[in-house]
Amino acid sequence: MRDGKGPIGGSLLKWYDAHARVMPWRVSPADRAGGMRPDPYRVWLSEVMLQQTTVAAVRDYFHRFTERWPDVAALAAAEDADVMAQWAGLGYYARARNLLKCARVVADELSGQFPQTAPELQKLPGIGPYTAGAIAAIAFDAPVPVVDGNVERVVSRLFAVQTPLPTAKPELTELTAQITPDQRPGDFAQAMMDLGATICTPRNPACAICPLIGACAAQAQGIAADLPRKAAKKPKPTRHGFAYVAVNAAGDVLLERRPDKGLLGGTLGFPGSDWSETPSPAPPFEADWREAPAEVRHTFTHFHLHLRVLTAQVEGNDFTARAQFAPGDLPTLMRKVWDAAQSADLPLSG
DNA sequence: TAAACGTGGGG
DNA sequence: TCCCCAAGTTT
Repeated sequence: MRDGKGPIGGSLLKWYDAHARVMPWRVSPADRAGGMRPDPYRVWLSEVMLQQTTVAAVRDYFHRFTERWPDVAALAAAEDADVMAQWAGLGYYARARNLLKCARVVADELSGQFPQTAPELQKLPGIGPYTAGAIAAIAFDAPVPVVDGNVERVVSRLFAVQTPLPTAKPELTELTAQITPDQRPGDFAQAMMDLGATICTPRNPACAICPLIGACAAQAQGIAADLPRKAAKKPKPTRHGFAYVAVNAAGDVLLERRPDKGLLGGTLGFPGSDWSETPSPAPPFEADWREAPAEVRHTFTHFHLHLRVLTAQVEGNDFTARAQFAPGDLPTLMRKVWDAAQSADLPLSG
């Protein structure tokens, strides 16, 4: 079962050889067979970017990062602010902070070489069980289970696992280990994820064209679309707050960097109030603040946010120069705040 | 262990 | 409009 010729591994790899999705960080099955090895740096970078993030969203970010920082030494030498600016808009900003920490450990303490085993990889910042397994399997041919959301879904269907997530996670990891072949474990992992992304989808799985239909217990029982079972979700509360966009006569902007901990940690943005049910206005200074006509609405993982945007033109000389300021360097919430300030009929000369 | 942590696209 | 969810990790 672990020789790559088991009913599941063999069928899946055959399917993958014909249908593997093309991605900038991936070496095709044919090139891989020809001896080409994926660059561990690119595998690591892509896997971190792909955490809870779609392939479509990652593509451009991956290109920009690898163009600017082609290897781990280059990234390790980057300024924090430059990395945060390049990451802006991709979300989960702890990933960017840990990415830089990890690059510096690898560059400064590991001679620029990534560890080759999952347990060693998992000691690095921002690398958990999934990413450690993915790097070990894809970059270093380690036959370890690689379990992401796709694989949880595929395996729960293959074996008709009724235990709800996340309780089922250990069980699914064990089942994945049982079907992971010693040959081409990296391709197997990527094949499982491709299958989950394109055929064994959350809704309306395309069982009729699935290469594993003959091995799928859930399909046999007619319950594929009902798996995996999941624990009920909590409702999202709505919080409110104020944001302040101050601009001087030259168009320079008042920005502040948030502390590394917590929501949007380490990112650049506009000063504001607390976010709560009844926030207190918190202008950074006295001014003729005028409110933008439309509220900014934004939804985070665990709450909705409504922000009232206030703008003022003031005499500020410690602001960020307008030429230095690009809205694209801000997280999406703050881009929305900037846009709301622009759309208002307000004294903004930027 | 459960909660915190972003964003954009699809149904 | 709203909910789901996407190659999870950290605390």
